[in-house]
Amino acid sequence: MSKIKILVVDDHQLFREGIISLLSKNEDLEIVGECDSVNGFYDLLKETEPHVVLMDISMPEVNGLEIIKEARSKFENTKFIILTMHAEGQYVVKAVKNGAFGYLIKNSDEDELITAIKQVSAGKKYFNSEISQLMIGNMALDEESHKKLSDREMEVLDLVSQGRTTKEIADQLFVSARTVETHRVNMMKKLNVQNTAELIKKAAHLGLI
Amino acid sequence: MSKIKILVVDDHQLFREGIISLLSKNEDLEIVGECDSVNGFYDLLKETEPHVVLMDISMPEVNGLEIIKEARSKFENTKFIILTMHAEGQYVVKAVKNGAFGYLIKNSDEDELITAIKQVSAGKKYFNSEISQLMIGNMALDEESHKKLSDREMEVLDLVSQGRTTKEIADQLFVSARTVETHRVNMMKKLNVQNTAELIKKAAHLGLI
DNA sequence: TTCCTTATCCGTGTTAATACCGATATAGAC
DNA sequence: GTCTATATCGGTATTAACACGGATAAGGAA
Repeated sequence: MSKIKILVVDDHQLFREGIISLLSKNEDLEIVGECDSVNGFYDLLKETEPHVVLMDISMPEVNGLEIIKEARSKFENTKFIILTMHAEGQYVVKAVKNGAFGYLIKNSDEDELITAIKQVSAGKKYFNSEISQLMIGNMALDEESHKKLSDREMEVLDLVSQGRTTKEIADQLFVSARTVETHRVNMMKKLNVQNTAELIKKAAHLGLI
Repeated sequence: MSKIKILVVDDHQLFREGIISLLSKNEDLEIVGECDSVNGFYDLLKETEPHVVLMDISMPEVNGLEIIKEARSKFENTKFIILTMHAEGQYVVKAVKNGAFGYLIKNSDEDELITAIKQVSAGKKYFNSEISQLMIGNMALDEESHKKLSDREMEVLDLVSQGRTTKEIADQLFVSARTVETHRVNMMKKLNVQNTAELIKKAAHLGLI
């Protein structure tokens, strides 16, 4: 059996180098590339055709979960494993929905990482019981929980979170204050909160701002 | 010259293992221990007497910066290097104040890490220009920047962030609505923000809620 | 003791946010 | 064609937030 080709995507160089150093010791694995963000990622994918991509979630400008959603349909022979410090159910749920084959916390050990890589490259999914539980805990909430905010709403949300008043935001966006109010009210409905304070808190916790 | 003895403290096992794998390739360095939090850290320190400790900042329950403050007076032959993903001036400032000899972002490369370790073990400080700039940018702000919130203020903050109105909070805490207002206003001053929306955002980002 | 800081508390106005009610136009899905 | 989601806009009334103005008690520092 030929080596499993791996591509590492993480914005922290030391983490990349560490992982590469770790995995290089294993004869069944081969690191074919690394990448610190979405820049050059698709070229690398096309060029190296890895079996497995280890992908961080939070990177500057981009979200690893979104990249997977985008990439997996175009590269059907490549499997994606999320490798992140975020142990939050919502991320696991989204990873599964977006087609990730595995989800590992950076607080895992070498053996588990290698096990995950081998299983995933063989076409099996790898979500250990801790991760599965996180996901289950969030599936119920997922139904009632927040719908997506529109682009315009995100724009307003961002300005609100910067402490701008409705009128300031209205002037900046060239709309009436009433429209800004409506956006804020609609966001509160979507996120199922009572007022702006709670809206900001929830948005912050969801990583929206 | 004997090897530089290194202790790695980070809550993410994969990161620890990666770093250890990286550094083990260098003949001048020797990993004498690793640790995922403050548990067992002092025993390890006493036992291994490392020349250099690589320390993460954000770990469960504890803050690496506080650990340094505590440990460096008791172990004068050990130097501490902060190794974190947080590229924020306030952390750098606190690291310096607490006696760290170096500050590296996880988004550094292997060469820089080894350079830093060697310099620090030789008694020199290592803060590259990027980190120094971050620190300088925050030295001025540091004075006025957020002071600690009192217990009562935290209590109010928490309720505000849950979407409670001033009156509800007042009733719950058995004080007048005006007092709750004052607490909120004082928090806004302390965190240097304009209104409640921004207060909640900043508090969320500071991990207060 | 005096000084200073901090946490706690309160009153009066003004301004902003929010709750109700409503509407039109557009685009995409079914 | 119908349904749904989105973005835009409006009135009126109530409530909350915010900007001023204060005070008192406790603790440490000079």
